[in-house]
Amino acid sequence: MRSRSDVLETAVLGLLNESPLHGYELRKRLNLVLGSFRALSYGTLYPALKGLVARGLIATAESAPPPSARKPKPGIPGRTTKPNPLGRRRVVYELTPEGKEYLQSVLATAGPAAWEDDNFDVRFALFGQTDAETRLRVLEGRRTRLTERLEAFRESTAHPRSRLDEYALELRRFGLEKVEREVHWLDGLISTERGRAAAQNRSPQQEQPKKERG
Amino acid sequence: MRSRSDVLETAVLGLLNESPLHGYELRKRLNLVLGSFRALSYGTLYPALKGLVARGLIATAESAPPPSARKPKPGIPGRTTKPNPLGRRRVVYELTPEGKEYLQSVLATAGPAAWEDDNFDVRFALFGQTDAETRLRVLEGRRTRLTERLEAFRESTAHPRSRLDEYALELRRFGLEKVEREVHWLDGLISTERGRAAAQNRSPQQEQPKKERG
DNA sequence: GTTCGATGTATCGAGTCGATACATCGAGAG
DNA sequence: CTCTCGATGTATCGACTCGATACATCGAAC
Repeated sequence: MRSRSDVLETAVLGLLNESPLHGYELRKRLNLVLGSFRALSYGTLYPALKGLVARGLIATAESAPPPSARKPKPGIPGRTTKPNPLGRRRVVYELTPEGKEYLQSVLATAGPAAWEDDNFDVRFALFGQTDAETRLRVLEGRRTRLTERLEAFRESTAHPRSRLDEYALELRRFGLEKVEREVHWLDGLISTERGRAAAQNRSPQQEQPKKERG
Repeated sequence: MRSRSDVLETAVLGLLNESPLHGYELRKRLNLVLGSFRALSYGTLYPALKGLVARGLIATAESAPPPSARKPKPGIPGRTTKPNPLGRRRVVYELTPEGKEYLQSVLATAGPAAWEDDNFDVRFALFGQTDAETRLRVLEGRRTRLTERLEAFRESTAHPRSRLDEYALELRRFGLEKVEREVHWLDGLISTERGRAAAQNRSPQQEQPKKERG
């Protein structure tokens, strides 16, 4: 029943589904793609990888020396051939068939676990591996969640239990604006997705990704 | 050397400086004012309060029955006067002189500890207790920090080490937009603060808080 | 009258972070 | 040529935080 850890698992699985990776590279991509500048630490990543291995969703494929290595380094007899027996140590992870299956089942579900704050970013980043209907339902779920929040927010502002000073109020206002902005962003995405679905229904052939105006 | 905990300490001290509070109420206000809808848990709050007490920055002033109690409840002899010996148990915290002094010293510093992500919100919410010059320097520091981030961000987009798919890119774009939006927000605040400072220099009398346009 | 929800204090297990340790490699400085 | 430095790479530790939960009292509804 790990709730937050689920997000990380999904993210790892999603990245490994694109290509096998080792921990260091995995962390870099995780930080690049998700939580735009959040720093995921190894103290989080490695235990998560262990867990996934233990559950049989990913497997390790030891070593393979670094890509830019492999220089023949001609016959110096000293310590050239064996400075270490395995090149630079590397542990490459890849999805097992069970992992692929599990990932597909996760990506096919559209529920609260898909549109809560942290989860949403990960799920959205993996939309490329998600089918159109699920994409739409996740986007709509997220939108509903945010408007509920907006509602509660405005209500608590209407009935202030404790007066806030000028700056605290401004901070609150800016926070509200951020959420409104995300709702607007979602509106654009939803209408784009609907457009795609409609186009695909009319003529079920490959659609080139439509660009929405910024 | 607690780094994140410092934020919470400052927030607690700042709130208690306005009025003594008990834990439950403290948590509600913390969640209302700071991290717009973040949920600070008791598992965080109570240890922090303990620590502050241990360091002599706040003190407990036990009990005082709930505000809406105190109804005389005329002469029923039974259990009226003493249903429980201490009303509903409450632990009220208030700043000690040392705490006030410490808070002032914290609020007077404008350094990275003031404008990093989490810290900034707290410091901004306490701007009402911060002098004008420090306010300005914190805002400017925050702005510099964000533009640096923007820079690194754009650079990593210009030299993509790994190609991102359509959705991951859109997520990144939206993240970038959020940061740009905050920079713009800061620009407005900075110019407002400068205006106040200038007005105060010209005629050093009380200025009514100028309203910037939404 | 008793059940329910708000108020209130407090702790626990699981998960996360930031720092750090350790090791290899490439490249630049002296 | 050697030496150091920074990037790459795996891994763990302690301190901290969260979400859930336990426990208790009060007001009000039924």
